[in-house]
Amino acid sequence: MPDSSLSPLPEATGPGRVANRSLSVTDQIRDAILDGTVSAGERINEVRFSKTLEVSRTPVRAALQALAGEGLLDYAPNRGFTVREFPLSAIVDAYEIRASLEGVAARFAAERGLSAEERAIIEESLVAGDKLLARGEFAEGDLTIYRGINGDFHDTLLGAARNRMLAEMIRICHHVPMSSSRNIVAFEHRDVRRRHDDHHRIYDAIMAREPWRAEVLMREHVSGVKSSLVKSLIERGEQADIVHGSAAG
Amino acid sequence: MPDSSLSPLPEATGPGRVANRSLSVTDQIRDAILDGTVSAGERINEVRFSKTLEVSRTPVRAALQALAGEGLLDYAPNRGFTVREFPLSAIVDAYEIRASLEGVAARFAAERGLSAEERAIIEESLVAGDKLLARGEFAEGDLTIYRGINGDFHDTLLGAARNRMLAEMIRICHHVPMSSSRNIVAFEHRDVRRRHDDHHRIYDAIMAREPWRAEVLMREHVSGVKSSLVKSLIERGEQADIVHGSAAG
DNA sequence: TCGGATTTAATTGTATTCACTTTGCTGCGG
DNA sequence: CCGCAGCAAAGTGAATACAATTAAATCCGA
Repeated sequence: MPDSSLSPLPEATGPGRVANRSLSVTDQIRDAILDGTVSAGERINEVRFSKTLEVSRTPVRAALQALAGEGLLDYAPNRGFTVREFPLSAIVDAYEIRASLEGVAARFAAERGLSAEERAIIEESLVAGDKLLARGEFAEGDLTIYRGINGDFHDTLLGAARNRMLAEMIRICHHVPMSSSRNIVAFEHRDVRRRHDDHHRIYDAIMAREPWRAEVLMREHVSGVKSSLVKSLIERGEQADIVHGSAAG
Repeated sequence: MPDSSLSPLPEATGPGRVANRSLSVTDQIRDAILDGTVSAGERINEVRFSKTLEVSRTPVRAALQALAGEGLLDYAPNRGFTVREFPLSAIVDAYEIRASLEGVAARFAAERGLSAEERAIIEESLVAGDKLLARGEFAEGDLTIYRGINGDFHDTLLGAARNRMLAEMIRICHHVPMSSSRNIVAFEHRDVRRRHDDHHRIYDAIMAREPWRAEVLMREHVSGVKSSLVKSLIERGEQADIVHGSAAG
């Protein structure tokens, strides 16, 4: 099967122009993995990809190595790269790890303090969320909007932690297939309301300069997302017995 | 200056034979970074490395990309790779992150349980540590031995967590320059005694299947190493004011 | 017909070459 | 003396060619 939906470069990509082919190819292959165009466990053929993307093997190999560094691919010498499989247990674990890491990030942010810009962005995200949730139910597309609001909140806080390693690790957690924020789609208004309230409390703790409280709250917050996911998966009847530990948190 | 102490391959490396040049080169460059042969902030010249290591640029580039994935190098398009700098604050933060991650690992281990082998290795590490510490003071080389014991304990527990992403992230924390276990060298007998007692308690919590207790204990344990490091750095008069937050933990 | 060794194709690893970008220098003009 | 334009050198990015390894298929021999 000749990888469908994997098109060549759309030429010089807009104003934020593309730096080089390797990076562009990296993004394309990553997307292909995350949206399932190439399936898990599959072995990646370098020449096939280079033909599909209309580049040589060199940038393809660079991209594959980068993606292996991100944990999306496995590498075996002389046998190339394979798409890593993420069983449900690994996905749930990724939430747990992210909860812990974002907790640390919240603590750091509370210790280090926020810039004026950061405060502005977060406060705007809180207001926007309140407004969106005020009606008591979602209209079409509201969840997509909230996803942006949610992203602003978390990204800004992460930036305020002022630690790159932490940011990169959390980013990796986000890139675990299924674990990304797009899954919020499945959630109820009540769940989102509750999580947005979490945001308020976390921000309060940070502004009050209470690092450990901020950490605990953030941790519980992210862990709550995990619980919601597990719950919704169970309700959908998927095999959830793979999940270790106490799913209820 | 033509990179000293960076020698070409010593040919087919023993029984665990080298898979390919890229991996070998990766190890060599990583070592060169960690032991300071190439200094922090320095920009890496691909052709120079390829000449020194007597390989083409191709495996060198592969190695550099891999090391960038590990967070040891920075990459900028069309400007190549530079050795990433780790200010003291980043090193201290790395301990904090590791404390959090290893805490999660301990919790997972307590939830999932240990195999017979794992129990054996850990119990042996505990006994060996007790024996080594019984005399009340260290002989020459004892600290090196204890470093091995310490490694066995942590590595085995990490394996018992049965999560690869977690393992990789903790490994990255260990590879932060200065943050590696080799720095234990500076510590007193009393500190090591205390930390070995931590190991006992952590193992107890895990065997008692008390996940959260295991997590808290492990976290405090690793955090204690950080505190010792910070303390010893302050005593040595190094500029420790870079450190954010409460160093005492 | 099955097992195994050998050969052949496919795929990855490495080297080399060429193209493009960046950077530093040189010289001209102000 | 300073600044800027253009040019030259160095370095990275990508493509192609070649080598080595692995996987598959074929061809025996029992």
